[in-house]
Amino acid sequence: MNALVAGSTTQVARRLLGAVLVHEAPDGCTSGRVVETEAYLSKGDEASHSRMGTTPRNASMFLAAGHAYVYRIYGMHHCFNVVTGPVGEGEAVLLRALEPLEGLELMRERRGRSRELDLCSGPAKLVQAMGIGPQHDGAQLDGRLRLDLRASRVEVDVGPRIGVTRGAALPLRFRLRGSVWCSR
DNA sequence: GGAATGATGTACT
DNA sequence: GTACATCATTCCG
Repeated sequence: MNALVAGSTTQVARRLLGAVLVHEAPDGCTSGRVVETEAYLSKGDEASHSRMGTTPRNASMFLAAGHAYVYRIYGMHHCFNVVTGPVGEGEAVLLRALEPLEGLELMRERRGRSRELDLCSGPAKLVQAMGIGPQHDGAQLDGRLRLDLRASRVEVDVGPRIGVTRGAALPLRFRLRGSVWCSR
């Protein structure tokens, strides 16, 4: 985990591609390979939640690297981030899509009727499929919810982030080249 | 205090 | 492609 979140936030966003997110939840185990990420920075990034400094909502985004930042969006969904950088920095990597590996049936249950390709192809979808929730905000990612580093190198595509109105031009979105499991 | 907005997903035309 | 659910936070007066 430490090796996974070392270095700059954009480095981590790239390195997380191919890593495996595992959740041993009370109702079962699920896992998925990370295929799409976005970096959110602390300086010069108008799209980042940390741009206003610490608030009750984004407090966990300022924890040490390797913690989770889970926030509610649009009043009804949640998104999951891996905090990066030193304590107090306020940078994180948003997980936007996974390739489902284990617990496909459980994911389908949690997601309701959903095509396999739609189980984890979006930030709020993967949160629901993996059984992640507000209870994981601020959790350290080394227990029942954790990330395993990939073995081999992968090819990465870079582009602008999705859904942001500010800082939309910055090339801070990263995808596994050729993956069919990405969002949009 | 009130209005607008948002790192989205789903359903419907 | 467009409409809308739904609410905490943000921004303005």
